[in-house]
Amino acid sequence: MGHRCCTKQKIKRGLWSPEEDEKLLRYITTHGHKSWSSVPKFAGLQRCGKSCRLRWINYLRPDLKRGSFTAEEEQIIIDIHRILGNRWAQIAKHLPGRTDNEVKNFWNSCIKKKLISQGLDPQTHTLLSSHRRTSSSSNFPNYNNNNNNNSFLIITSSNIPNNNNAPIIETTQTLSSSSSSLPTNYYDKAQPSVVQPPLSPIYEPPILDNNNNNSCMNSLLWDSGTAHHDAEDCRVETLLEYGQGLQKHDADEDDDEIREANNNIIEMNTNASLEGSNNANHNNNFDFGLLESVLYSEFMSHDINYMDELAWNF
DNA sequence: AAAGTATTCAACCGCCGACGT
DNA sequence: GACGTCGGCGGTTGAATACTT
Repeated sequence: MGHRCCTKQKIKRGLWSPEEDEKLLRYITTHGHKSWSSVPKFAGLQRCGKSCRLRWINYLRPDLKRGSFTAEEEQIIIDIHRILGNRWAQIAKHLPGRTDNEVKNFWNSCIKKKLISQGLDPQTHTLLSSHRRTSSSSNFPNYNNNNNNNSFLIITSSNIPNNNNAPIIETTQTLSSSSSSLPTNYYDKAQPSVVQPPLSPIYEPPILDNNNNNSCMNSLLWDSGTAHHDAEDCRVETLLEYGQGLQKHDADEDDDEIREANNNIIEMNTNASLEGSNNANHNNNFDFGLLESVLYSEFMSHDINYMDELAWNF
């Protein structure tokens, strides 16, 4: 069958030969690609424009990074995937030199299995049902015991404003003394929007790499203050901050209560993710509109109880 | 060493939205 | 508004390679 553009003439398919690569590379580097559909004709290739585009993006582009993914890249993928789902192109934008195809393949062949082996659902990043009730404190995922320098945030009613002013959310402790960490209060830095996290029971996102002191989530958050490439980036960063802001620590809680609360939040997140998927055009899309409307309006103008409710019904 | 099985990843497929006519 | 084309995306396939028996 092939694409419409492929039916017009005899089109070669399958793996690219070195000669074809050479032709495409030479053409693109000297002429660029104003129109992919005309590239094969002018480059002397028996391929469709789409195939040329794909070959260029995934293989010939000079700025591509080669080799296996680093632990840091892996953590970035997991962190962003937790928020965006299978939006590989968006995830790849946060990994210079990596393509969406590469990220997708890496996810499917590697990360997915790793998460499953840790008892986590790779789609929702929450505990698999088979791991929930049977989890003992020893095999419960390390939500509370990690070496990441994620900060614990204490949110009190006094720092929840009921107007549009930015809330002051204080960091009372960090878990790591690593000096390369995020600022002690990263809501302080100038940014286009300040996220008001909803009050919720204890929630600490699963930290998958206990040995990764320099959390990629944190570096991403920290870097976000300096460069917003486009609106989508802003959203990703805002969402990451939102997720981070959901963290709340209460040292006095009994362990069982903590686990119970975690399970409840996990349930909530699962539902939210599934709803997001169902509402979107593509599978696993996140409903940015919904989230943004909540982040930018609802949380900014309601009292704590209402925000609590929102958090639970999200 | 050979056969069978699992994994990886480049490339394809089909759908969608944007855009021009 | 209808239609066609194009670029972009996520899901899927299957050949090549790695691993196991």
